[in-house]
Amino acid sequence: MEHSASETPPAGAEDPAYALDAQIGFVLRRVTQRHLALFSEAIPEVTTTQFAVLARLAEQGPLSQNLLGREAAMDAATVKGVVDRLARQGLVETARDAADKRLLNVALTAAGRALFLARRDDALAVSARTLDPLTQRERRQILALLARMT
Amino acid sequence: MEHSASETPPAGAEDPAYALDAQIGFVLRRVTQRHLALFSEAIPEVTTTQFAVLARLAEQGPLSQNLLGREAAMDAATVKGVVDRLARQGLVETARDAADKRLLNVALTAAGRALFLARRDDALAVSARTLDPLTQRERRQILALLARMT
DNA sequence: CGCAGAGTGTTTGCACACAAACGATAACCG
DNA sequence: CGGTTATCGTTTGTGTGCAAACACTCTGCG
Repeated sequence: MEHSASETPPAGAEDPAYALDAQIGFVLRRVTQRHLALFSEAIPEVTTTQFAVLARLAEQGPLSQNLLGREAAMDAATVKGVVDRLARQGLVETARDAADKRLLNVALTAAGRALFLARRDDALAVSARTLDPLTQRERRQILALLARMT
Repeated sequence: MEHSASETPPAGAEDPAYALDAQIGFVLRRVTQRHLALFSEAIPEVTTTQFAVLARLAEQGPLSQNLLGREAAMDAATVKGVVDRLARQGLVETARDAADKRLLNVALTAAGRALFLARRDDALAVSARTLDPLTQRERRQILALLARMT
């Protein structure tokens, strides 16, 4: 009972046959919006991207800016901006590498490490709240499915 | 058996206990990055957000800029920028509402409608390619799960 | 009627995100 | 050794995204 003329778009409209709300990109954008809102409410000091950089540095120790970008899934121009803003807040510091003068090493400061450790559990709670509408089983499912889509 | 020293982070590093790659926000960002890349490769004329606006206007007919923003999940400032850029390309046109002078009505132009119809199938193909790593069943699953997370 | 409050659009400021072009440095290779 | 190529960081330009402040218009209520 669906074949074609089933939707009857409201006056002046066209085209069914493209369900925006069912497109993966649109849904991803909306879920991301909700997640960013939850994060900035819980952790106002830094953004999600900035926290990702802090996490990578805490996990792996000092990294060159370029490598840090790859580890945190940001291109060179983006990671530069993120590092600049974190440095302005005194959370990371940068220094030219002695051996390879192209490299700019980025490291956590004491304040950066302290903020990360103080906020780590809150960040985990934000992840949990983002997944709140789902059951435990569904949470594992969606993380596994998304991980395969990269 | 987990208590503390289990991960042995590489030299100079700290803190296990926060797996960035398993955080929903980080994974969402990476999946979104891949989707945006696929989209801009397939449809260079407009961005995903711009296409979403075209789709909503095609679906629902002319809308006030503010309502259009709500329908396309963009706040007032964002949708203004998107509409401005689409208008500059001649894909939409705007006009003050006669009855309510607060409203700025936004409508597809002939060129905008033509572009949308010409690219609709390509946009659907991009959605499919984004979901490529998943089986048909998994595609339905992830769309359903994401839809519940808004 | 008249005014308070709500809705709409605009602007500014900040923060990603990517493409492209550039200069400096390092690595490779004949 | 010396030149080509690759890597790294920087800058610029464009396009989302959101918050906050503002002006204008409309609605509702006394």
